[in-house]
Amino acid sequence: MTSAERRQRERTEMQALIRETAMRLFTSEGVENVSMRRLAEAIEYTPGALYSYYKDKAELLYALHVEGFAKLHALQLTIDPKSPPLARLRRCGETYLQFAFENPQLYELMFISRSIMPIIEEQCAWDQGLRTYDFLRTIVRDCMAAGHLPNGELEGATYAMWSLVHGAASLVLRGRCPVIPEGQGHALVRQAYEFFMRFLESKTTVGPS
Amino acid sequence: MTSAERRQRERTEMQALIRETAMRLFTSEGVENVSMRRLAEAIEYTPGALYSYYKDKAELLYALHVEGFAKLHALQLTIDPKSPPLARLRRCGETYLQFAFENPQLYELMFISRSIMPIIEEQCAWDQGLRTYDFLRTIVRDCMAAGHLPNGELEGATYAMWSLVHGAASLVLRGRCPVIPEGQGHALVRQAYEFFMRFLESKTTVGPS
DNA sequence: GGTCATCGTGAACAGTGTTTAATTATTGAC
DNA sequence: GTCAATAATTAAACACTGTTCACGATGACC
Repeated sequence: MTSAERRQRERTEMQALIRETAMRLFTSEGVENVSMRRLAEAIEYTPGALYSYYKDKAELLYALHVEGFAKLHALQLTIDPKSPPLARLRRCGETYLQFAFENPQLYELMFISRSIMPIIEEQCAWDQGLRTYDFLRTIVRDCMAAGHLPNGELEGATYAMWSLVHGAASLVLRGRCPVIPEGQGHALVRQAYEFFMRFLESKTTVGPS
Repeated sequence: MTSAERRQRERTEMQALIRETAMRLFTSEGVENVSMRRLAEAIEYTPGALYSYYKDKAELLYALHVEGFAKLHALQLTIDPKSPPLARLRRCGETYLQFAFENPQLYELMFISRSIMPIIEEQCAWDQGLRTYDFLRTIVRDCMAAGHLPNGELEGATYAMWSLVHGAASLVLRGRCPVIPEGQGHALVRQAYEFFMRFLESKTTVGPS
């Protein structure tokens, strides 16, 4: 059995090498500029070899997508669960934006790219995404309970919060910031988020359901 | 000269035919499933012929992008400029979302796709986008003046507003709605936007700069 | 040593955007 | 009407893309 084990180990190691190399190429040359051929060349193999480790390019991207969500969730877990709800909400958005700007290629895969969607729909593999989304929802619920947000429509409120940060990040990542000089998009995003959070913090709603 | 004029007219007519056919194919088969070959086949020409009317695929897409912004701006102009600022802000977001959902392929071109960015950066052709953005900014400014939003940081506030609706729309268009069954994303977006606007409408800030 | 499965290769297929030489069609002048 | 110039269109190619598959090599087990 020791030999079969080694083969298995080498397989997963090879998969890891492929993922790491792909991620490295993505960050240095952009997601859409990395082909299977270039990736194969980078690990000094033939393109065909890749397909015995990942059935698809989509499946490889999906694997990175999963790693990305793990990374994002780890970032979420740095938020002190004992801090006040509104402070947690603020930090939650901040970590999200931080993740987006530090890992733009990964962010693209996770929230913008359409290439991995077939796989997600096929095997209903939303677990990764749902976990981070649930994290946000819980915070929003706590904010409602604490009277910082009007009660009711928890799902809508959570989605609004997500929309705000995703919209802000993705517009910058896709270069849709006509107002801002160039590469100054981050500052505008921070300013927008700050504006929104300060508005929230300055109000306190005590509305019933 | 009458002949040269006719030639010119036929040229622009051909360009229009190309754009219309492209738009039709996009809406029926999705942006990324339409190649220059298929487009050429649809207008019963050879692929190469397209390149004497548009130098690039990017330039063709950019032409559609311009048309899209004209359409969006026309929609903005249906908003009554004499209605209260907050009502205008509400309508502004609603028309934006309406546009996104009624023209998903066009929306993709205008706010998500990266293929047209080279052209925009090259000739600094932000006029179209800036006009619709200025429209929003003016409304936000009026809302600040009327005390519905805290004063100061006009740019950040405008961008936050845009981020909210763009984020909400693009997450649905890219299929990132794990919570929602399928094709029900519009309802979630409407719910989120409604939540946000109601929160805004229930508060009135009278803060100084 | 012989058998067998796994792994990697190289070549191919179908598709993409794009260019270019050659061909066709159309125009304007005589 | 004929002929030269000009414009429009084509066919073929180039360099890519993701992907598949028969073949050969390599190592593991008996």
